[in-house]
Amino acid sequence: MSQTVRFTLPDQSVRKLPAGSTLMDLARAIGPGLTKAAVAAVVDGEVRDLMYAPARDVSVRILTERDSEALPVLRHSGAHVLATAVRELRPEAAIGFGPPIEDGFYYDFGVDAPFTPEDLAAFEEGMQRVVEADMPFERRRVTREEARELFAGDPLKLERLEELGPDEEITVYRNGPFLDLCRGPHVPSTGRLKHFKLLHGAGAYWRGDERRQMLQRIYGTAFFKEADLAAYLNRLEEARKRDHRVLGKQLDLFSIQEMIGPGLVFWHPKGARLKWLLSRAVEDDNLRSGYELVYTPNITREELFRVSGHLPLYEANQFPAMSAGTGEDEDVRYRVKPMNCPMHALIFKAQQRSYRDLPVRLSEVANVYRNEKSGTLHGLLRVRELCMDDAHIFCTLDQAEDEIFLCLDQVDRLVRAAFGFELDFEVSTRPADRLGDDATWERAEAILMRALERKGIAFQIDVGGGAFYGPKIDIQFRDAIGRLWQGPTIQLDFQLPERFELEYVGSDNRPHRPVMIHRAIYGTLERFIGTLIEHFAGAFPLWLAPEQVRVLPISEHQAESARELVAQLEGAGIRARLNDRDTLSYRIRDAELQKIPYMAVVGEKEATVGTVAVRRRGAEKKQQVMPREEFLARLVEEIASRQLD
RNA sequence: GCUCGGGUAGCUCAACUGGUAGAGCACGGCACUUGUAAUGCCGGGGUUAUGGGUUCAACUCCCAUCCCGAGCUCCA
Repeated sequence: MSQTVRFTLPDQSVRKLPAGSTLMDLARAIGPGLTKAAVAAVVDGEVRDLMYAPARDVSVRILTERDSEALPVLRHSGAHVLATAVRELRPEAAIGFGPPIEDGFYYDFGVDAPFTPEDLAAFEEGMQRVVEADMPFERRRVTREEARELFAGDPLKLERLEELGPDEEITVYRNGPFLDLCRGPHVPSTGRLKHFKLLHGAGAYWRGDERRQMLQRIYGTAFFKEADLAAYLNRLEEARKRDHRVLGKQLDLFSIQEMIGPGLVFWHPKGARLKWLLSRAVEDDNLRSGYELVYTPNITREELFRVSGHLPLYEANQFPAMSAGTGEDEDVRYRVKPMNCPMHALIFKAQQRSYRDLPVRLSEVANVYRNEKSGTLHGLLRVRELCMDDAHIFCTLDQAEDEIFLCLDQVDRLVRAAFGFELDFEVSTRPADRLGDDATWERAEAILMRALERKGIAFQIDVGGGAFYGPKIDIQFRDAIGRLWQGPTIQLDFQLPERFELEYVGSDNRPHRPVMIHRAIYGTLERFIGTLIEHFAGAFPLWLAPEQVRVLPISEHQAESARELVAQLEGAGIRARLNDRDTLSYRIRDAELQKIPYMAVVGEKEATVGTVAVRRRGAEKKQQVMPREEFLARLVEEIASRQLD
């Protein structure tokens, strides 16, 4: 065994230290500044804590606060600090998992009663004490037997322990009184946790399994810098202000009413205008892109879903069947449709198709109904009556790549360019349980990836995340304040053409089976509008604004002139309204609160010479007086260009 | 669906350990005729989510149901 270990640093320089040296020793050898700043280290590609002593030569990159890999380490330690504080105040609490997550960390506890906000405040103070005590994190490798003894009082940990494979290294971490079964890594000591906050508590199933016991989860977050924590809390506050449920009420866009039931949306005039404009935008684009429009029934004999295979597989998400009543066979049951694909398949099947007809592209902006679990419903983001901008493309496998390429184009036009969303792409490949042979899957997955590559789009791969009937592209978009939302999907489907026995006649005069592409650009209008409300914080771009111009006469003397302006605007297809009540200040405040893009003020001066004082949303007192014709021309141009603010 | 917390006027919220509901905004009327984010006065509006129970008395306590919220699970 060698007497030294060689550490290769990022600049390729090599440090030799005695065998058994830890990464902290390495940091010390490099310099006191780094010793202080070091949080953890990447050793041969793996994040390790500084107590780690490599047994052989390694390459090392020491992580400081500035490295993105360091934050999860800090947060993971934050979870342990939380558990330390909880155990101090509630020694009987069982401990579950406590990992870092995207914006912070959580820890799950098994206790008799849920935590109150006062409990959380007490835990936060307790954490402060643990931080001040600056307890070192000690890592220790143990045998399975030892671990069983150490966690004899922690049934949840024992369960986890038994799942570890025979070859897996079992490690425990101790800080002060708190011991946890944990893989690590951790920061050197609890004192590193300076800027943290507990956010809220909630129930969570043990192992995420709804049949298991409910634990009490506490969410918190931690940052290296005070300013980062403040910025994060600020962002949460900003997100709250943008809540589409609150804005939906304030801007009178939609309502969900108890008498009608949860998850069912009333579109008030202004919200309906949004929905109509978006439907039209996608329908216009579809027609220009070689799609046909179709309309299909909202209810159907449930036989359709037996053929499609949705029954009984999808039954939990469907509304129960109903019978048509008198005069019809009681056994013939009807269902509202939870998706359009089988309907479109039947239109394809309604006539003989030639290879010359392909691809057949059928689109429909249609309501579908899904019996979502009540607890999952959420404003416009999760509803039971959904309006999908759905389309199905029937084509040969050879044509699929081009078709998907065109779908990506549409997404680019209608989502990225139109609203300024950044898009993230992911390809989900064959799952374990699947239909069709490997060669076809191979080809299908390659088709999706090639289409993305051809468009120059970078993407992630979700191995095994595809549907049983085919692989798919999932698109997420990032909104104005950096949140990710599930957006469009493009799916290849071998299954439905099979089940409906879809065929076209090939050039060889023989029947062939087409493939189907499912795609939705906005996904559902409900969810998309919900995200738009939050993305724009209710201040929609001019082309989409339900009310584009509010016309404000200064006094009654200009009412006539103002009415003429409204008529002039409406004549040019602009959505304008007059408000001649109360004081001007009051009306300006109202228009500002309603986030109307333009205010057109008509006073005595403007009325006499036929001009208008134009005030842009958010521009405060900066107004521009211009001839009415010019105002109109500007509006028309801005709408046509669909520019964003 | 599960855990916990809620439900008071159109909206946002008050009402001590049970004593019989109040404000602002909004709405209606009147006055004011307004030059860039709230003019003043007056008025109408509630079987306190629904149904049961305890009590002399229930917004308040108990039970059930419905709905909402934070999460979990699931998902467009």
